Amino acid sequence: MARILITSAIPYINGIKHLGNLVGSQLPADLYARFMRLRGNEVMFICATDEHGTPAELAAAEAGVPVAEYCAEMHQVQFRLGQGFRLSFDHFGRSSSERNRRLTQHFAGRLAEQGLIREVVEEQVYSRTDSRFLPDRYIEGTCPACGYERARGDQCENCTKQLDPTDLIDARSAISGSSDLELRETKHLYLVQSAFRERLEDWIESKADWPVLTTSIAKKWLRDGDGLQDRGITRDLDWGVPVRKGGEDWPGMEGKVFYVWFDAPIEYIAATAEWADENGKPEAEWQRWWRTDLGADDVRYVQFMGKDNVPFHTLSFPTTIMGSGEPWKLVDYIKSFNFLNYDGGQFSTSGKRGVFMDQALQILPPDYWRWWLLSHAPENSDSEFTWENFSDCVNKELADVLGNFVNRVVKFGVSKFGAQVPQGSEWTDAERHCANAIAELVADYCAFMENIEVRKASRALRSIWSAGNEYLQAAAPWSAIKTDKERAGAIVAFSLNLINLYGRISSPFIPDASAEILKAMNSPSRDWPANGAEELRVLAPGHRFEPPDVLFRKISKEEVAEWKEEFGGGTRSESR
RNA sequence: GGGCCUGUAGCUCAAUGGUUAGAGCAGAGCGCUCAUAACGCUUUGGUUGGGGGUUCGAGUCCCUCCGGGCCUACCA
Repeated sequence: MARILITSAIPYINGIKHLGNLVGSQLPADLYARFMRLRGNEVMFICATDEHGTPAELAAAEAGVPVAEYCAEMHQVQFRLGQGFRLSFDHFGRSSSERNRRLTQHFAGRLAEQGLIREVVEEQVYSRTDSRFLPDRYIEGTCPACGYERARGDQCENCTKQLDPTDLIDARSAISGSSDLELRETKHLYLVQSAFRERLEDWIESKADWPVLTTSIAKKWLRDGDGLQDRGITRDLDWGVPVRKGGEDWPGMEGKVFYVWFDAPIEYIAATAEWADENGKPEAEWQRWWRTDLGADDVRYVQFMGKDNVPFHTLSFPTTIMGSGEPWKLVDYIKSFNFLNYDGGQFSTSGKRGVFMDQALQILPPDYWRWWLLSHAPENSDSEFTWENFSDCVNKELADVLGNFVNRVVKFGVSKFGAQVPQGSEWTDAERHCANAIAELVADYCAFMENIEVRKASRALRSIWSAGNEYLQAAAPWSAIKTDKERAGAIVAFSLNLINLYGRISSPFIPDASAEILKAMNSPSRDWPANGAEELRVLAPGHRFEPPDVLFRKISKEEVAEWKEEFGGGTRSESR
């Protein structure tokens, strides 16, 4: 039994996430966590909300509530939606927790002791009207290059030219519109990542089995221009982890907080500590996942994230870990994803374009979404959601191939033999052939899941479901029943066992349907079927079951048309 | 501008440089009647974005052009 630590990139607090966000980290992480548990491994699956930063403050202001209150509410909303999608986190924490506050300050203190923090005095734009420093992209003005009037302080969206806020003509605050801006001096802490350039590069180079997407982004940052740059890890904000050097004040940094990207990954660790606190467990229980000197040396740590998160997880966070000089667990494998697009454009939070987690659950149960999203996970390139494709796949694969198989077997069996596994004659070549085919496919499925090849795993699983229909069609119990009731009984018994097997192996993708199947079958085991062909005899003659309802309903053409209209959104403007 | 990814059947996607480029869906034909008009079998679809090169052999490697996407360090 292995020990697997799994973290999903933590979703930002600022609103409900869309399906693209979901499939980029939380959902595949859940798939992997469920599979690893099913295989009998000890799993710690951690996620949280990422609560600090300017957008959180602005969203709270817009909602007219204090930011702490806003975050507490949104955390609950995201927590419930996660439950709605059956995300099986061991703990869903908050980056604003006391645990994270202390741990973030601890890491900063350690890094300072190791000489890996330097102080930099720089000039930043301050808005007197808003009484706050403005991040570059919260400053708007006219682009000096192309004349576009709504260029941002970091880049002009129209001509893509990179800008400095001072380049803008008629610069103004994107928050209030005020042009009462000035440059003010402010001091910030920088993480000296440059000192780790070589060590990081050797580390990345050693990860030949990582997705190209992960390593290519990391290498780009390591080698681009003058190489890896130091990164500012503090901000002039109210909402965040106050800058402290471990337990002590940090002279000159009063009133400042750590940058969200410094404290967010630390929350992976802190959330595990929150898990221990919440469950009344001692420190050692979470430390054995994270401290290689306290038991974590045999842990395999796997991270899931969208490609936009890769630089922070391959460079900044490892620098924090390595630079602390303490034996914290470093990630072993980083699975990264491209983006999911929506019907020819991008999902857009601001443009209300696409399907969001709450809306998705309002129209269909979670298994439908999980199946489609995971079987179309953007592993090699951006992928695209269309309602036609979604309904075709759900109808064909879930309702027809799996759901209808269960239904046809159960209906036939119950009408001829009652709600129990019939007594039948011995297996014939048909059963042996099917059992062999299934065994091979299950091995494929297992290998794909081990390697986190999500789409390929979904195809293998689909093939396993399909094998049941092939068998049933060839065995034709509806013919056998006319001449040889024992033979028909054997076919039904074998088919019921197939259903039971499906229930046991499908739960990582479709946990609800799996649970329904196992409940209906009165399944004696929910474990991974490890005993080969014998697993297709575990429901013995006389074993009683309760015919399940139809597992998956079909999506109608009318619904597709309606939803397409409803979720189309007005524009194709971008935004995450 | 620079870098990375990507382009394969109508659609979604596979193919350690190695037989005749394969699956699923959609389409066509046949079969079946237990089932949610479901299932099974057979089958039509390809100048692998264009052009050039390396090689005994290229979807795969190199060059070039075209299209799509992402990143580019103060959104997270």
